[in-house]
Amino acid sequence: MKTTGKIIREKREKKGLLLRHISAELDIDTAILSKIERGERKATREQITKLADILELDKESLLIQYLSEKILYEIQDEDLGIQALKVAEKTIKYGVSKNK
Amino acid sequence: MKTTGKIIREKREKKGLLLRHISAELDIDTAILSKIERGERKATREQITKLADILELDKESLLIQYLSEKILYEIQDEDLGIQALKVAEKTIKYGVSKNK
DNA sequence: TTACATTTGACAATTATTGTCAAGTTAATA
DNA sequence: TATTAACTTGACAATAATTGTCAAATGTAA
Repeated sequence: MKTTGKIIREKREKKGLLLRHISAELDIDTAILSKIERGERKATREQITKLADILELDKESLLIQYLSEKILYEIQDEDLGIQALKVAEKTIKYGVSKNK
Repeated sequence: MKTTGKIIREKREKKGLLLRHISAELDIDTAILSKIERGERKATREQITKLADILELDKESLLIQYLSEKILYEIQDEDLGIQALKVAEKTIKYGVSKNK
């Protein structure tokens, strides 16, 4: 499975950068970045965009992956998750004016 | 637009029940229920299932609606929201083992 | 074994969510 | 119009979730 964390770790290692290099730029402890890369913690949206910049990853792709994980997190262990996803998709396509 | 709040309010009024009747059962202030019905606040998952019981609403349908709103809330004002939804859907269908 | 990178887990700080309360509207009607 | 009951509003308190630090533990290579 491709995950946000794995994408980040892979690219970081490919670039020969250490946790402390990146975490310094993000202004967080290495412990958190370690956890983010291993999927033990979620990054913030801001961290994702910074990481894309620092690691020269495609920002849109990374954000899509990140957001999809946030969505999945919301419906984890919900039997009706898939159906909720479909309703959400229809709603967003339909036109999101919640008036009336 | 059909929303969780509107479904609840409509059914409550159809039953001739007052905010204070329902909010007492939910053990919250009427102010919150009022806000939930008007979409100013989100309900908790527990409140949704209780509301379905109290108002004799179909629990699954109400939960699907509720969850879809939670999802949409996550991606509100995200340009890449729709794409994230699609990725989430694929992931969930594919098989959600995040191993390897 | 020393040195350095990473991981782990307890817990602190911060932020978001959920709630109360009291005062303000609204609408029906005495 | 004055009263009353239902609902709404907004300030703020309580609680819960998230995000962070730190120090010690683990792994790994020289």
